Amino acid sequence: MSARRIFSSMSLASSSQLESWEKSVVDLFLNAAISFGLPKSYGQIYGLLFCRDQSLALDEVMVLLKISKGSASQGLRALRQLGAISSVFAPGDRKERFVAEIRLRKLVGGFLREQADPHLDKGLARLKQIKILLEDTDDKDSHKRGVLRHEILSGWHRQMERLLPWVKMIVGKERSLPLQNKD
Amino acid sequence: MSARRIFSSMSLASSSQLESWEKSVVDLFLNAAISFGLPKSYGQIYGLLFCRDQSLALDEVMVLLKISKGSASQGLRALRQLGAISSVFAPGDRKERFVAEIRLRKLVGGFLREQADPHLDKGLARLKQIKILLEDTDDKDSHKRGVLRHEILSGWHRQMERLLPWVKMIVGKERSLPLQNKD
DNA sequence: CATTTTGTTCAAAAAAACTTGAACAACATT
DNA sequence: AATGTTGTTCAAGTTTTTTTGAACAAAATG
Repeated sequence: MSARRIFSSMSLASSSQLESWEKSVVDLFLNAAISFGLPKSYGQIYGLLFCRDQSLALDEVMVLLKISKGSASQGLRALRQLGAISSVFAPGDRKERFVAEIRLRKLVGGFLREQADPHLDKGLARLKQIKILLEDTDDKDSHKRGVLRHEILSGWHRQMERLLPWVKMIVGKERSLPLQNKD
Repeated sequence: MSARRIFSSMSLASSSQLESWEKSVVDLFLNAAISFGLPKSYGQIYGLLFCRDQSLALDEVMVLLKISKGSASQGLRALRQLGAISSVFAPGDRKERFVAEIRLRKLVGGFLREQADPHLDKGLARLKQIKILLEDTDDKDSHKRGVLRHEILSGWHRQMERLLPWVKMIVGKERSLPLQNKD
């Protein structure tokens, strides 16, 4: 049973309209994207793929969500970079097709890897910079104050580094979900 | 070199200039604010208070950071709402003065309470809406697909709710830090 | 090759977010 | 009451981010 992408029973799978519940899911992810500091379109694209059993290509995403080619292209690339979607190559088709990653552990892991980890690294660099500036601080009280602040920040940094593995671990404990993909 | 400051003996606490290390800390928090999805000015204000032993009033924050009265007012209010700063009333002074909360547990707790919890609540409402829309979905395949997606999202929601208490708990395990705030 | 298909890039337009500052409210002081 | 101080509000201005769409590149097709 391979890609029978024929209009199976006139389902809306290939129509250019979203089901009402799909619109609602897309909107949910749109809002989620905003609250994660990502562009709305990323959320919409992920939400659409999340709804579908079948993979979708760039032009289908474009039409279904009524967004521009540029947005679709950039969004799909960024989402793949985050590990939130993956591309799949249908044999004999030149289009690249995409499916959503639905394992929460993978989603969270990718997000932390791409967003949190870089920030922690930058933070470490900034701490070093502060330490250097403190060496040029002549005023005794100011210097003491600065050293204390540097210590506090270093402690916070360690705490956050300690936290991340736990987050990945706790979120990873998924109960066996009724798996998708042609049940 | 050229490190010797002309006004080295004059405590800069009440000067209208930040020490170079303080500028760096303020900048660190500016960037942190951005990566948490908060306005830059919030980060600057918190960073400034974080640096100081003495409490500061709105007009001092304004002058030291060179930001407008409006920004300072809104920023201080939002930060207090987040539990990131608290106000302190000097006896016989009409100005409200502020100090930074430096316990990471409190900071994270406040952020989660004000940002994460509301999102989880909204998410639950959206899930209900999706469920309602699914009842109006006649197409058999689409309905089945939608029900599965609803179940997955519900699972994610539960996972996130499970995670939050752990985050607060793990971050709470701070070593005793040498703190002050003589005010 | 010329053409079609597929996807990327990026400058300009649009949208969203943030900041400013003047008007205003609340309240203490003279 | 009139004045001075402190802080809030919000419309308008500024900055930043996101989206668009046309030009471009790459690769398959005829």
